[in-house]
Amino acid sequence: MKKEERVPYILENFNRQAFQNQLIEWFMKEQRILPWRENQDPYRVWVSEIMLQQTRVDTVIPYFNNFLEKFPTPEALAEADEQAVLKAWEGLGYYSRARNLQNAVREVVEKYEGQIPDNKAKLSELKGVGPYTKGAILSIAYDQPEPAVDGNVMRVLSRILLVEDDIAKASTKKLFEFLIHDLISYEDPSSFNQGLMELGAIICTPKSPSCLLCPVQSECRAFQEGRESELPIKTSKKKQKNQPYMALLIENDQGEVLIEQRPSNGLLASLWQYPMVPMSDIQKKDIPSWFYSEFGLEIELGNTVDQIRHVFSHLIWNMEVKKAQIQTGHLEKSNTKFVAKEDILSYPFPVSHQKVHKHLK
DNA sequence: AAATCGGGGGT
DNA sequence: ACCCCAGATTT
Repeated sequence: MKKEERVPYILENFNRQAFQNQLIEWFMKEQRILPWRENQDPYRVWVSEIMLQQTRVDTVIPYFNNFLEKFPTPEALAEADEQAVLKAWEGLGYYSRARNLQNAVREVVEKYEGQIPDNKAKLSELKGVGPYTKGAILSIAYDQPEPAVDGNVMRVLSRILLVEDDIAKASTKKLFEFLIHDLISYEDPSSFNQGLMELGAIICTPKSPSCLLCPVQSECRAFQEGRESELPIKTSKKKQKNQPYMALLIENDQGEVLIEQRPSNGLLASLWQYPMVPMSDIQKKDIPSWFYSEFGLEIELGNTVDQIRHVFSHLIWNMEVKKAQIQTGHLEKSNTKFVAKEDILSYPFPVSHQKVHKHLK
């Protein structure tokens, strides 16, 4: 059966009016005070939704405040230097979000005079704006009854409606979008969508949900059957792969330190780091010759000063941090440079390499 | 449909 | 350890 054909069966005997009223009334009363809730400025809503992707509210708050201070308008962000934007994003993760956001804002400034679009078609053309963010902007900034399905919403609705589909599958999100089209309040779609997410964040948590405090307890099928802990159904992901690296602290005779910029695509795109030797490909004794062929500098390895283990979503870096001394040669790699120690902090570094800063002394 | 893309907080 | 988080894009 197609997803949309299941909607009337799932919503059979469900009191959507009571559900809407209880959810919205609760949200109006109990919602957290958050910086992006000060007003409905579409730019602020947009920035907050990008930052909140796969990221907790408490983590985002200081980044959001700083970002809006540095780039208060679409025009300001459009004109900004990309490295400055990445610096403001430093530590937040998923750095392609920052680049996509700036590219999209530039498009909005050029094509729409800085006015963020209020329709699905134009929003979907913007880099980094997917189904969730599009629905969030339309409902929260423009009061349109569009679904905004994130992890909270799938967890909350899977319990309330007793939906046992695997929420790890892409097709399941579409089912929830169809369901919300029939569930959403046309009087206050913004509070309805935000209420679902707020409920998931505060009450209907992944583990040990606070069902006794839940404003929609009387409408929750999982609670009625005592099965809230069994939902949502989600298949587990496989574990990360280990990648060994050597990170090198190399200082020249002027006291400057060698750093390199990562490629503009892929992992940690366009961020800076201390030179990294992939130890899965290079034998330890071959490091100097490998380094000379890559950087044009002859080095001699010194002491190991740290061992850093950094966990990503899908891989693990095991970094041995070693000092090295320059013998001869001159730097001939375009994405690398020597930087004075006091200027290091003006470059965006991933957290894994921020841990190396302290060995500069 | 599955893999890629960060980092931190909760249990 | 493992899971999850106001997901989107690429393969």
